Amino acid sequence: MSHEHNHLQEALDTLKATGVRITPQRHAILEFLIQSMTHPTADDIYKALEGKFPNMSVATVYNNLRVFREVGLVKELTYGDASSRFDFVTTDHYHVICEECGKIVDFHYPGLDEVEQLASHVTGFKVSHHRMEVYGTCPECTSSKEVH
Amino acid sequence: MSHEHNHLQEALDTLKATGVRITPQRHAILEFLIQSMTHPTADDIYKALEGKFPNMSVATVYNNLRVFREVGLVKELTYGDASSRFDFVTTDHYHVICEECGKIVDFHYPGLDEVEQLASHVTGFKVSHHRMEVYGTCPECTSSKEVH
DNA sequence: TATTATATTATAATCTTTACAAATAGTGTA
DNA sequence: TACACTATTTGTAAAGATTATAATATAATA
Ligand SMILES: [Mn+2]
Ligand SMILES: [Mn+2]
Ligand SMILES: [Zn+2]
Ligand SMILES: [Zn+2]
Repeated sequence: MSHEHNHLQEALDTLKATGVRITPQRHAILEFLIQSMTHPTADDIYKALEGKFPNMSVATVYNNLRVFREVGLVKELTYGDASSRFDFVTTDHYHVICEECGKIVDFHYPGLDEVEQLASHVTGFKVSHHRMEVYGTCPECTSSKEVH
Repeated sequence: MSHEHNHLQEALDTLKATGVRITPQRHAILEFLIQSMTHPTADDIYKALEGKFPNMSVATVYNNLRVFREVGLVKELTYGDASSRFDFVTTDHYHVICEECGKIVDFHYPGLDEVEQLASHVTGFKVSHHRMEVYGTCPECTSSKEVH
């Protein structure tokens, strides 16, 4: 039994336990998110599934991504002007983003409890979480810019 | 001579040095940004100045905020779906954001060189910078939720 | 299989931001 | 100060992402 299959089954169980109906569209969106390594946009997902679901509405993709986010199955990654990207939740991790090609790569780091504590101490906020991203140039874009 | 006046004069010098013309609209937008503690949106600025400039176009606000960003006078803070917020650049700092009322508060922290280095090491990226925000509930919102 | 609430679809609307072209106004120079 | 040159402003339209709405279809349960 593959990891992907496990993730999908657990996700479907979560939906069932939360009283969220399992539709073919939801099944397909989840399946696509789990196997995807690219942190796709809603439109990426819509386009990827239009072969299998020629009549699916783009609103269905947005609606279901919101449902998945609300039950904790996916995380929404928001950046300024461009569209949101979606990440199936497995383990906690941060992202490194290429400023040339837009690629988003996972990377793991122990967490930043110290920063949260200091922020709480100096501002009086009750801290719930933080976000952090590292920006730069990916190896592919770096080598394609070198002289040949 | 006040800090605000200093900041404004330096900003105007920067514009002059870069060949950017100083217009009444630009002067007013800068002045507003410097005295503002609230990290306003483009529309906040537009509304705040419509008394003084009844004919100013909202496009002028956006255009000038982009100019200011390009010459390094302001930073654009981008969050998911809502509109960008703008911060007059003084010293480097991070932000704590209240999830109840949306307030954005400055806070200083030494920086996260270690995280950047690890990210670079494990992903092969050439790292240029990072962003980080802490989320939580501000003291005002916390106390207004308590029983009386 | 019948029932019923939930989900999907198609489309319109909303919201932020940008594009465009014509009118206006800063800035350096005479 | 007046001129000329070009950047800037203005008004409006357009773009792009996301949400709202209402009619239709369907998943879940008995
Ligand atoms: Mn990820
Ligand atoms: Mn700030
Ligand atoms: Zn790249
Ligand atoms: Zn608050």
